[in-house]
Amino acid sequence: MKVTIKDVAEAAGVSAMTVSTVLHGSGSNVRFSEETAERIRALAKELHYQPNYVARSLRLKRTNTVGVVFQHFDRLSEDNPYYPKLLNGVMSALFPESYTLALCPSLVQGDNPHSIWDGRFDGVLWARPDFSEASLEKFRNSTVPLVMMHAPVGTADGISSFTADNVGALEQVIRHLSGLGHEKVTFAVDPVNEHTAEGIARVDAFLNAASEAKIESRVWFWDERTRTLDEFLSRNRDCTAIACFSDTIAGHLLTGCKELGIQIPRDLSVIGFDSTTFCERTTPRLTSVHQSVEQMAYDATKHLLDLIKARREGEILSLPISSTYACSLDVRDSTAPPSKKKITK
Amino acid sequence: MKVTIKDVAEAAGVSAMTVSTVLHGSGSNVRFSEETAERIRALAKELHYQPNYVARSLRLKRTNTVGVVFQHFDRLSEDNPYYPKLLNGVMSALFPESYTLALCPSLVQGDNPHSIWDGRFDGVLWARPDFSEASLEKFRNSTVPLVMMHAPVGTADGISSFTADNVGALEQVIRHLSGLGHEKVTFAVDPVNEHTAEGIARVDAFLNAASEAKIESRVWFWDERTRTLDEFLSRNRDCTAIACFSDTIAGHLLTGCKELGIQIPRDLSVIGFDSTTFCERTTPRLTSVHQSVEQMAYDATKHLLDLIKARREGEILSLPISSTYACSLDVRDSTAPPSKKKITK
DNA sequence: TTGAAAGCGTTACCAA
DNA sequence: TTGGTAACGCTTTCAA
Repeated sequence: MKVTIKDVAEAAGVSAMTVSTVLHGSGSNVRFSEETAERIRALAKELHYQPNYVARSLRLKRTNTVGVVFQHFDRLSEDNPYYPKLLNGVMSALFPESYTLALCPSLVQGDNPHSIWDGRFDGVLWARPDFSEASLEKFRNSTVPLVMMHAPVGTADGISSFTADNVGALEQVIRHLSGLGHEKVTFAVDPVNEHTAEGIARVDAFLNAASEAKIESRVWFWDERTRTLDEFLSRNRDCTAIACFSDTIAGHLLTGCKELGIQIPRDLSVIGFDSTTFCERTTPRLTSVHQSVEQMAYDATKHLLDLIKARREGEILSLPISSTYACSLDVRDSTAPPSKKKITK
Repeated sequence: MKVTIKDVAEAAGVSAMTVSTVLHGSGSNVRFSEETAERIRALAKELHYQPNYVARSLRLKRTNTVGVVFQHFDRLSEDNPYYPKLLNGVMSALFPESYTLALCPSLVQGDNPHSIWDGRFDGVLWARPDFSEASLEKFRNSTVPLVMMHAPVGTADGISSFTADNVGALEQVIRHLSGLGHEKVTFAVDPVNEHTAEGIARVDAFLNAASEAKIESRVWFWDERTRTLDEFLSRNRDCTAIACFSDTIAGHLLTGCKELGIQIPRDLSVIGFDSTTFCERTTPRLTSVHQSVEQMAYDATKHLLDLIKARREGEILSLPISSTYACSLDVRDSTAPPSKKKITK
């Protein structure tokens, strides 16, 4: 950040260009005598020459940096391994390729996705499910490669996306509950995901699966702040099982039930979504849908890198891929046959 | 990334410089007629002009980006809220100031800290405790502002650091154990932290505090891979309590003991370090030392921003500060009087 | 109130 | 085998 290529050139008695090609020259067919090359390398080391990353980025039109956008990025949940998993997936794709990962506020605050393609990222991984059709339109016209996560098939045409198989997942949930004998079941979704594409997809999938299985179902728009658990339960005494959009919601439910003296799974079955180590430590252990967040994040990032490379070589990959990841249901201790059944029998 | 300031200038029939000052001009005492200004602004919006971040960074010699270096950054623990907490602290300091957070592999791989000051970061937060005197020397001569975490007083002179009060913390641990009647206690440290400044500080603090309290103490170099728990215990039957460098280690201990049929806290008392939500969910709930990771990270980042501002204004803050954060012991269910005592009584 | 030109540190192209 | 020169997109200084 102090000694430039020029200084090295002067010290070596050659031109700046000579130094540049000696130190970084790769594609160049130009060669120098080993003698000058060695002299320059020695001098560079001696003077502690450090290439200016920003100048290179400007010149090369590439920053070797990928921007990642989370949902609700202002605060990472401390309980939920979702974020560490996501980041682990991204990092393990990025770091071996010497890419830097950037978390940027202005990508999140406000709706100005312009800053995404202001040249500072070679590509962007959009892991917020709260996209709108308007923002998608901007993305599609974006000059910077973009890959999405949590965009169910049909919600982000023209953009590559990596998403869990929500339909399959919730079919398994219903099958499990139905198999246990539940006849009135509920899907709980939080105020944010209630409006996201993935939230809507899961709600629909749940309702459809229930209807196919001929069991009664409804949706509960859960809100942590307005703690309506007891109210909900008193209005829905016949509901014997609740499946949740996330482990986090399910966790809150467990806590709430404990406070109300409701025993799980005896009085109520609860199912989460994500099935992380979190589920192993709740009391009771939480039955939950497993989705491979880390794998999804890794694949999405790898694909992003492919897009970046393709763009660089002139060919614009015109075929966006839309990958759907199979989920599995990890049955633990928070689900059981409904108590009335037991008693009636 | 496509339409430049030049395009806007041409379209407006003015010079590039006019566009620049109208759109970003702040310090400039130059003013333009409201008419041209308005025309330019309108045109910029119409053409979807997006200032090139990299070009600005080069010119202004500032990137508005801070690099963060973790320990073992290749993989975030999914269990331990330490990383989310750290990141939350950093982000809440950075984002309101419109700074971007970057996680960069080359800062971690290899020992080439050069890349840290290659101009791409305005400042660096070094949260890896595994610094060496050699690396410190490089840091001190660094042209880029740097702040450290986990550098106990005396280990990183000349560099601002933010660290837990390990001495006070382990005094409390010893006081607690001693008060319960323990007479032979152990401190467990993992292979990594065994060599870090903070690891050494905690070991020393533990041994000193024990010696002051006149109880016997030793150190156990715990290694997850060589699962020596039973071996350790069989060789140290008289040890009735183990304090750990981290909650993670303590967690592994709980698991190991369960496998061996050792009941906690009846047969053995266990204490962790960090006291995150993790401790609430173990069985039994884990007694642990609380340190304000998020607060430390927030303060460290804030301080880093101060350093950056100062440097920018020419004054180099020559007084590094070394902040030590008080810890508290959160007593939960994994500590109890030693069983022999109970029986003997 | 405005423009021209220099420069930030690189790399790429063309000549020698 | 080497060097000059232009350009990346922006800001700042100086001059008009």
